[in-house]
Amino acid sequence: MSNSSPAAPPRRRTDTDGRGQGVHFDGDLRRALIDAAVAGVEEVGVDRLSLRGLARGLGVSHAAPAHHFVDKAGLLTAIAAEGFELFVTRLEAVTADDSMTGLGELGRAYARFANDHPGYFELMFRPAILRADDADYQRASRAAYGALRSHIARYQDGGWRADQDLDALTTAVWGLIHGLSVLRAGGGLEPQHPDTTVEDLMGIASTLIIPES
Amino acid sequence: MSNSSPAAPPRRRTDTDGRGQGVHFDGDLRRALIDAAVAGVEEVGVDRLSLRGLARGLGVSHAAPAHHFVDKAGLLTAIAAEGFELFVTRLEAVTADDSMTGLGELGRAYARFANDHPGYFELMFRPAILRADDADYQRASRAAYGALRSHIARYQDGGWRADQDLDALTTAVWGLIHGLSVLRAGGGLEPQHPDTTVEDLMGIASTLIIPES
DNA sequence: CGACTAGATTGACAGTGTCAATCTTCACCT
DNA sequence: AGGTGAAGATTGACACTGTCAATCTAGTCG
Repeated sequence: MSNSSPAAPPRRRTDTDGRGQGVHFDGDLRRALIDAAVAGVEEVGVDRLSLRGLARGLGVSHAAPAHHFVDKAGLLTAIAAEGFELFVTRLEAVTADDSMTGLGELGRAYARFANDHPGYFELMFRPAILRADDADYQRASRAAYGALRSHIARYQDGGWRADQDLDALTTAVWGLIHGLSVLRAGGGLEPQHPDTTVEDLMGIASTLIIPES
Repeated sequence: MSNSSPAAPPRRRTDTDGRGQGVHFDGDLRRALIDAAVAGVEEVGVDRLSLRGLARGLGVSHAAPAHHFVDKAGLLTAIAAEGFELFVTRLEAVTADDSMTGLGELGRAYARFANDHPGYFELMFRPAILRADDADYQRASRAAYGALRSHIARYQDGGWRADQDLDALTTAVWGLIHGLSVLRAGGGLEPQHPDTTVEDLMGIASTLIIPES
């Protein structure tokens, strides 16, 4: 029996309805899924995010996502990797133009990223729910580490903590910066100071870490 | 028809079988659930933890937990609160006996807690999956903040950063310490240095924060 | 023009959290 | 004493999730 539905026949993926009520995706489902997922994470958190819900919102079947990312973990991993790429770009923007910006500026950039892209940020540092051995993810996260490391190396060349092991120093600085961002971004704690911005904290932190800055 | 089962009739909760293959709980289901959940989180992570699985392991029905903790979130919140209490105890043990221990020692205690009780630690700082407005949780987490704060206050009395706002300073120090612990505990990153212990990092960090320590 | 493949669909399955209704046990009170 | 009531546990159902297998649909390339 020929399809005689009076309205527009399927012609999937063109989204002819003018309702515009949603995310109508444009042919690149993979892209659309990532974007929707990031938005979803920002709104309700990873835990309440559902693949089926994503598919539903995009108007595709519940099994469609599996074809691009095998798993839910696959999708999250792809996002995390992309997040690290964005992250490196940001970091390099700060460290490149002026050859000797302070660590404080770096920290602020870090915090700003966490603030601007909470969805990406939340995923990037949760290997437990990721495919941590994924090639892209590893490459991207290593690149981020490398960016931080090389910046600190330059700093070290300037005489700061020159005697310390570079990797240990990098990890320490990373951790210090990271904690502030996490605590703030995730609402982790600080019950008393809800009005202090991360940037404020980062300012204090940078004077803690580098007194002469 | 009278119950004529040949084996021991139910007599629930006495666990007569000698199999001993498990967690046989002793009458205080609430306690048993918390302990099992903490162990579960340490083994497979929060995300893969299931209430039903917990109940199964304890030999009770799948709806039993709901009677003690309304929710899954309720259970996790109870654990987080208990975690903060343990945490405060630890912190105070370090800060009390010797009236002027360094911040480095405090940081090490923090990291040691994260290392010794990864299950508790993972839950304590994830308000997104908790009932963040729970009274016990709030009280406990505030107490932890207070402990840290009062220790830093004493430090400040000694002249260190005396001009800085105490709450901002506390939050900053907390964040700095926290980041190192998280990054290490959760395997967050540091792809290059898997053999550096948190204590090492904390040592470096403390010299970063307080040069003269 | 036909074969092949990437991409999407439908349908099923085992698990999960949560809710309502029921049953059991034991402490307490008149 | 005996009956009442509540706390704690049980069963059963529901909607929902992630994943898997089998099928269908287009478009590409030989």
